[in-house]
Amino acid sequence: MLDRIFNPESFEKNFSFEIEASLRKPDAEPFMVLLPPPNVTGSLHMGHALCYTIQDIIARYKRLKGYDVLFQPGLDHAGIITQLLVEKNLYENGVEKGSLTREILLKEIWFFKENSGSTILDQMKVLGISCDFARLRFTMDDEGKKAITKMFVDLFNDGLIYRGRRMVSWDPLIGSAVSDLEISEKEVDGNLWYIKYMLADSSGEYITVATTRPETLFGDAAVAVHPDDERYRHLVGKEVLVPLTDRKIRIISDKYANPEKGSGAVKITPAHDFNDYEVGIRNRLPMIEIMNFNGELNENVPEIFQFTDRFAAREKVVDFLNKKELLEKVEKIRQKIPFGDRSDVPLEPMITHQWFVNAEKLAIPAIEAVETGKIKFIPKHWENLYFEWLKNVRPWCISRQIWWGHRIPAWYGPDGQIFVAETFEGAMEKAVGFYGKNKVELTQDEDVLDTWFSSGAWPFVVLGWPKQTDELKRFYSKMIVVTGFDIIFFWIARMIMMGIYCMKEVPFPDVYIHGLVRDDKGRKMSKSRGNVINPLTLCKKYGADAVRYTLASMASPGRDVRLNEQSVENGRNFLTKLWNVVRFAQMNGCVYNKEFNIAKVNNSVAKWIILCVRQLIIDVEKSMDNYRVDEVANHIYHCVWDSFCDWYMEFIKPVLQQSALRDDERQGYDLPLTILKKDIRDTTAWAIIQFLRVLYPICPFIVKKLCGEMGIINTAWPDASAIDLDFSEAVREVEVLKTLISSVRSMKQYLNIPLNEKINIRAESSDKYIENTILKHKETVQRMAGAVLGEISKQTVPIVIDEAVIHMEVGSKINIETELERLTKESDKLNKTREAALLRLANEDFCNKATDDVVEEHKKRVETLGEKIQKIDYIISSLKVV
RNA sequence: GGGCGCAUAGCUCAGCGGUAGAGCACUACGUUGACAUCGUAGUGGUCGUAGGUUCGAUCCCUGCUGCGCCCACCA
Repeated sequence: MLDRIFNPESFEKNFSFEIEASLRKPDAEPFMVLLPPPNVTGSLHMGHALCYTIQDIIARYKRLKGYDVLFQPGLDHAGIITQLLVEKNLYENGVEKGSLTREILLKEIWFFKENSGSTILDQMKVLGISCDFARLRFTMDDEGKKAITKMFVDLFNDGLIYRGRRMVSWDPLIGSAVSDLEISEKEVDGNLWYIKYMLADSSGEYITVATTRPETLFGDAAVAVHPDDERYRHLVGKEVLVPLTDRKIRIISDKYANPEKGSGAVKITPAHDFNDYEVGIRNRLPMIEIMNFNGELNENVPEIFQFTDRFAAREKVVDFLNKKELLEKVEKIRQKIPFGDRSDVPLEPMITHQWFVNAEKLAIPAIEAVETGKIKFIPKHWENLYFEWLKNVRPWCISRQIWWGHRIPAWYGPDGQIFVAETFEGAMEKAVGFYGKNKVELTQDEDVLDTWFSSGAWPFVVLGWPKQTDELKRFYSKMIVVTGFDIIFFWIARMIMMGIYCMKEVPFPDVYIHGLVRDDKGRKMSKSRGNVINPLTLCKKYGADAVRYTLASMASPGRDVRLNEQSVENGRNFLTKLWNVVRFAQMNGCVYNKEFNIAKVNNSVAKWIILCVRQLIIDVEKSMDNYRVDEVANHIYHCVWDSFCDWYMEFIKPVLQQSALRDDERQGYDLPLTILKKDIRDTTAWAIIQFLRVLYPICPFIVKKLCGEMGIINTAWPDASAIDLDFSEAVREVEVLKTLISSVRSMKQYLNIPLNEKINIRAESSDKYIENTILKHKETVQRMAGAVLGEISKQTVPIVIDEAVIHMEVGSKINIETELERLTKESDKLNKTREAALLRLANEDFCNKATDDVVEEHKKRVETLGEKIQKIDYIISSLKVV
């Protein structure tokens, strides 16, 4: 016997899903779920929990439906984050900065990976995520390395990867280029300095230039004014002196200068600003680099400023300008500055040698794949974001100046000649051929590849590419990927581009984009705000199933999830309810009976619940096929709680719980008690088992536990088509009964009659079927509504239910006047609805243009409304007599 | 500046060309054999606003307002 209270801790840890996750079904249709590999440094947060739960539900559903499901787990090496983390640990443990070599650091990171890399995997298991952990892959494992290297070489040979000297966003703290996508703008307080640039002709005339970055003036190559700007037209072509140096630069005319901003004249620093870079190229200006890669000014600035950090230099420059009276004024402004996501320091535009992917070219088929519907986003509007980005995609800088990552397979000859090959030997061969010598000194490129470069190849690398494995053929392009919108650019777009390039085929037909998990006030969860909810804490407190169920029920596509503990508690309450359903079954001897045949059930209530279950299965399948896990959770909730617990169980209690029924109590049932009891027991067990089966994808732990209690092991998916039985009579009967009981209860409540106080009622209907139904179930009516069928003598109130008029004996409780008022109101309301429907039917356009179904429906409605109104009017008139 | 999303009950959200829905909260009553992590009943909404399309609009279209997000720019 189960405990009264459901304690997830007592059984969750007993279940592992590794066997079913690793089970292959070679003859079944393949289906793959591609888990977005978490960072090797990661630990499970609410966002993961949502993302993985949705995937796990899909994977488990597909497994039950008979697919050969491959749920592929992995870990991402996460270049910069991991390196920073391990470096920080080392420094905190006394390692001196600068003493780290590439070899030592890599060794330390591998050590870290081997020891802490499984944290998140263990946490996933707590949540019940059923990936095939035996197939765990790491983006930097040996096969991965080979594959990524090959992909790089292929792209290079096709001219889609090239090396170039370009301006990139540089992170001075990390000492690496960073992706355009890994930049966040922050609004900070800043100044706008108005600086006098004296004309070189010693006339004493000057032009005022406004800048937020005075320290970059050493890199100035020109001052630009707008061609149409009258104020400065006479100065164009003249030379000015760069303040604090003797260098002369020209005043040029370029439409980049905006007369509205600052002074209308802008200093052009081509080597340290993206816009100025363009202006510089357009006007053939020199690119004067004044900064080192660590953010200090270099030897191209006056000695006194050399090797000063950029921010210290700024103050120093302003100070000097002030002293030389070259500063006209200072304005306080709020400005937005790009910060590196990883290091949280302001980034610096720098001209550097980098490797680039020709993303424009790869984007063309990637755009087409979504446009033609080969790939669908769910919800669809995310496709807009995808298009917007890909159609304006810029060259993708894939080199990073760090050590942890896939090293770029390029070697340089003594003269800087590049040799790209999958191995050193391959490069050497090329070099030997190139130089015509036997031996050449080759040095490998120091840089590593952007983490997302390897992530883009994940869908086929995990399947064994470049080897043409059976799995690759079987599962590639048969997968679903579930992820947050924030990595559509980073990951989804790259997987599609790389997939089409390497495999000549899209990797997946469906991309499910889920929302963000926020706190109950709609704020992002963040450590600094202190509103982070830890999924593992919730799992411990409420059970993994409750967390999964809650997330599923809230995962409406395209919407963020506002989570609070209360909602998890509600989820847990539902599972407690289910738990007690099984407890009830146990107490009444309802266990799985494989001989049971639902078609042979001969009891209305049992037939009714069988059809409820059938409808549930149909609804769940439909929702599941649209990935609407929220709907699935709700369907199950309502069927179990509303239909099964609140009605069915109450109906059947006397059959199961009384050792014998008197003859007069037995009238409602068509069979001798022993058979009836067996039928009900079997039906009850059967229905519960179906509930458990459809709930399994969402709540695997408790379902396994309860299946065991119900006497079954396998959790096959139920087949709705096997329940295609004509039980419509029974359904009608039970619906009448339900309506009657509700109506009586409602009326008693309205009249302040306690529910358990017995009252007399008399059914009176033109429809004998209704009367008979009520008569047949009078015991149930009495028990559940406290209403005794019989002759009534005292003051009565007629109530109308859908099909019948019932008279209730209510003694003196009723106030005729208020009752009349209420009924008149109701009658008016119904009349209005009826008139509206009548008007429509009288409208020719409606009859012509509406579909036949709709017209029929309206006719029926008018009819039913008419009947109801008649009944109410009858009641009103009989009340008036009283 | 360009784009996207959202607006439905007190709160969180489903829904949808033809009766306005759920959970929570609230109110009243109840509860000793599945379950107080409970039961029964009830209160509560001109579906943001103004137009348009339609026989009919919460739903489709347009404008507006408010909120959120993305991209670009910012001397």
